[in-house]
Amino acid sequence: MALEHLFQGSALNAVDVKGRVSVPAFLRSVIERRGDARTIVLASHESFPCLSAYDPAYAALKHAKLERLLEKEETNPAAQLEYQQRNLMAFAATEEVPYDSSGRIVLPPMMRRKGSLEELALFLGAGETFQIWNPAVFLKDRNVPENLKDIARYRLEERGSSA
Amino acid sequence: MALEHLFQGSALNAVDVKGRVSVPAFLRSVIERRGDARTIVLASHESFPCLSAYDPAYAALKHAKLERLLEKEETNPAAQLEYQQRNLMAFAATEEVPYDSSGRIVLPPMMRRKGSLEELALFLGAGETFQIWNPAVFLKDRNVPENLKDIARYRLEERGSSA
DNA sequence: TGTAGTGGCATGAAAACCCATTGTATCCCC
DNA sequence: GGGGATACAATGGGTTTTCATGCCACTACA
Repeated sequence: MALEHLFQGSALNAVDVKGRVSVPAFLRSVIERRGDARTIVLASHESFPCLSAYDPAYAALKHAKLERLLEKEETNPAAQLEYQQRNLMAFAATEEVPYDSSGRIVLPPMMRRKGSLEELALFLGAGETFQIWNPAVFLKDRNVPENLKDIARYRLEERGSSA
Repeated sequence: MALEHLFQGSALNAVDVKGRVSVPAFLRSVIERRGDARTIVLASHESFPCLSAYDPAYAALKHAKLERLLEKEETNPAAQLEYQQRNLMAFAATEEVPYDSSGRIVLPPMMRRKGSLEELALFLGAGETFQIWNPAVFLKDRNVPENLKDIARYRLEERGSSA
């Protein structure tokens, strides 16, 4: 693995009535340095009630990794089944969306629901991927450490809102 | 780990009205010898009320180390959660900022607040990373040894201020 | 013909960039 | 050893570019 360009930093952007959001420029620049795509892949996160997002090149990498794991356990039926499940998760349960010239994506309704996204979207860099949260959900979540919540509080305050 | 080039030395620089600070040249030279980036990563320090700073290559190293730990414990859900939290701390709670041709960065407002930075910034080499302090906070902190405070006193005196 | 989804354009704010000045340390020549 | 001259570091200010986002126009399908 070990990608050269990593997602980091945070931002809070508005979701408009049509479900469009600007993907922060500093995240887009990582996507474009990793490959030459202008699309992002959305998935619901494995551990948190939010969306996980990454570039198509990373999706391919993830797939290759899964395949290698499978080959090692070729004779084990349980591993076969698990592979099939994970493979479906990685591809069927994701959506690839392009962003336009001004860096905006349209959140697909299913993803918008999965991430409980309303009118604000909190973007968090997470190294190989990044996350998209509803800031209110983020603040309530028991598994999110307090000093991380400070980020959300700061971003909300900066925006003049206190929701 | 074991990086070849280490951050050392100290300096006291001004923060201007726009929140800009010159990163001391001797620290920049370490960054550029470690990789070819002209950016630094800022984070709030784990133990001290100051900022921790390092180069992107070091961030990548830190990430790789975390990943290796995770792979050993892939089946353990508690370990998964802890990994997710640490990963977010390492990437969402940090900001990468470029420095311009004259070696200046702009302190992002969130970091400026986290580090309680006002109009003076004390840079301290710390080996693999370096720290950025508000000198007044540094002098007041009970966990900072007296002979270290002498550095800050000297730098302040050198500058003609006594704040 | 109304409505919903998409793409492009315009705006205001903020960030990145560039140039100029000051101060300091270093070097060289006298 | 003294006195410039030079190079580099730090800082101040102004200008251009980019970003996020609201707005409008177009297409498609009902």
